Amino acid sequence: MTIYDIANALNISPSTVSRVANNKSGVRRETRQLVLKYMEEHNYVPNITARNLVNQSTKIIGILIADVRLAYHAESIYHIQRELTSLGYCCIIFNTGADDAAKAEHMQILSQRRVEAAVLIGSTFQCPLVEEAIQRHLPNTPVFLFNGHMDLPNVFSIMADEQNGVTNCVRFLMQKGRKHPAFLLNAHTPSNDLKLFGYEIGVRSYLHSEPLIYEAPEDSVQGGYDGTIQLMQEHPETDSIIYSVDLLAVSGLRALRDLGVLVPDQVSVIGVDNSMYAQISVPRLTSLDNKLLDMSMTTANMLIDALSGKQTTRSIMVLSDIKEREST
Amino acid sequence: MTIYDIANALNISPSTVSRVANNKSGVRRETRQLVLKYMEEHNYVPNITARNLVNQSTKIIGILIADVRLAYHAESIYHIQRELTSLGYCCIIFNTGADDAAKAEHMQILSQRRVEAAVLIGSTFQCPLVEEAIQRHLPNTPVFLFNGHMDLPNVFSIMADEQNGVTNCVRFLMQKGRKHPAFLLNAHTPSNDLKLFGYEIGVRSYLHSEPLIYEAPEDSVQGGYDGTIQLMQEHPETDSIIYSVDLLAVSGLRALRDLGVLVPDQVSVIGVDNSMYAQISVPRLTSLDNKLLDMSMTTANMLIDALSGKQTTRSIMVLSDIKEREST
DNA sequence: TTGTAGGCGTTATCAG
DNA sequence: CTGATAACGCCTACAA
Repeated sequence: MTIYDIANALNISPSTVSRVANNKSGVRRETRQLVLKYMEEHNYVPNITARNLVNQSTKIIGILIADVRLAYHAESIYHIQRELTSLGYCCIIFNTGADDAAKAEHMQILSQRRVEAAVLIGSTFQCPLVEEAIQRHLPNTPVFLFNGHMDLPNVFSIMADEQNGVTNCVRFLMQKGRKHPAFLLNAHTPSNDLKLFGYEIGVRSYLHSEPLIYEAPEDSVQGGYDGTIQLMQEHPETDSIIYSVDLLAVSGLRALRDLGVLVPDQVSVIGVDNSMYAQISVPRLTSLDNKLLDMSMTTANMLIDALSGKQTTRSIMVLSDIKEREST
Repeated sequence: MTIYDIANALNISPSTVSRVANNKSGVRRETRQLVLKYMEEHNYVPNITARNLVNQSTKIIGILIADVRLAYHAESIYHIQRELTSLGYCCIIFNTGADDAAKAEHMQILSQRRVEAAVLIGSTFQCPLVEEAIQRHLPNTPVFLFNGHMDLPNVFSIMADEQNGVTNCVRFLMQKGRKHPAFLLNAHTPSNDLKLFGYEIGVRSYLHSEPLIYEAPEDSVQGGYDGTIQLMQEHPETDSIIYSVDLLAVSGLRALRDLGVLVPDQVSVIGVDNSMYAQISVPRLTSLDNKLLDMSMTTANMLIDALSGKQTTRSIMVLSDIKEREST
């Protein structure tokens, strides 16, 4: 069903049908009603592809993430998609996997689909390969980088203040009387490195002692457990642990429990993300809330402003705070 | 950059450029090399929109889910998207929310975008409003319904055998010597109703006793907790509980712990989904594995077969099994 | 092997 | 208010 079919059936011209379809003025009331009725009865919907071709717009936004299955990512997608859909856009979403090269290759797909903007969720997109691919394939498309920064004119940044956030966690622990906080992470993402740095600053400035950093195996569940066991065996003086993400911390809680260490009496535990995991763990987990919802909404708004030609800030940082629960 | 630009620059005709772009025969070796080189240097990518218009295909698949933030949904999306992208398709994904009318409205968006197939994830799409909308807006588009059934010629079903699965859970509990299993759910989705039915059958046929069913408040975390407390107070003889989903079960575990009830010594607990929550709970949760991965892969394959015109089964059921952990 | 012309379904610009 | 007509970028007969 095209505007031509309608035009023929009603003995009018395609242009008139088009005007009605686009709700434009310059059509007699009766004619409009007639067309509208026909459309309604025949479930006519304009072919967006054709419309886009002539309008030079696709109303498509590309979203790239390493893996939606991570709660962190799904949360962001949820808000961004809903906000954009309400404005007539639609989102094509790709799970790129962890590999940098694979991430970079997806830029070409986005370019081919003529997305009007791209959103890259996760700090791991901040890497040379991706930066290069953006310059190459999307030099004029606004790109929104979640939790990362790139020095390109078309790249916007939405950051969580995780570095300061973790520094604040150290202070928070100090105020609780803790003297030996350790930091445990399971991967060196730009985001985790910031947290790590924030931890080091906190330890040095608030406790005037040396940082104690452990790197656990990649797998969050097993890594959090094994890393914690090792940490406590080698450093029994540890009285608090900050984990780079909640899931790791939850596994850490199990390890401490198996070791007979009481949380929070003997050891305080803090995670990052303030995710569902933090709400259901035993004991419930104190977690650094990096304001995912705020970040997502902000991203959606910046994106819309950018698309409508408005000048917007190129870089925004959303402040995090500590959600205290039973583990501290 | 269009094929015309390239044609002009190279003093050849657009059709030749098109042939090269589509890797078709009938172009002299040197000409082809020349064009390829130019494309490479100028990062040319054909405009998919235009190509789609003439090809009458979009290579777009629409995916509808109530809420990606639910682990269950994200898992499915992950596999389906990856599989389809590897075949040159791209996925537009919409979070519809829980409301049936909102779900139905999305059919029009899909129709407008001319998706080549639609995937509806979650049994809640099995409702009259959605069925009607499919008939109206997508009468000729293959629609894949995850965990649900519709009697329409273009709707395919991929089901998890949750009913039998839960019946098997009851038998499993009986074999462990349990005599009073209860069932707790927090929403009446078609999927949950099947589980419920499976539970009733199990209790009647294996234990020859009366079912004990509790409906908890909607919110999974609070609902699982409150529902369990109430259940145990009103029926202290309960020696095992099957929860409609893992998250509910995890909250139930906390409630039992707070009540001083030992799991699994006094009460056995089983969840459904075999999700991450089951792996990290304390104690680790025995869960009915509904084979999400299998279902997703199967969906992707059926979808591809359907698109390529192959005849496929209209309805498939993936068998579930019990993943035993510490809670039973 | 290469080029020309028509069409995919819209929208927009002009005439009428 | 309405109707031709030319784009939009690409593909594909058909012609050369």
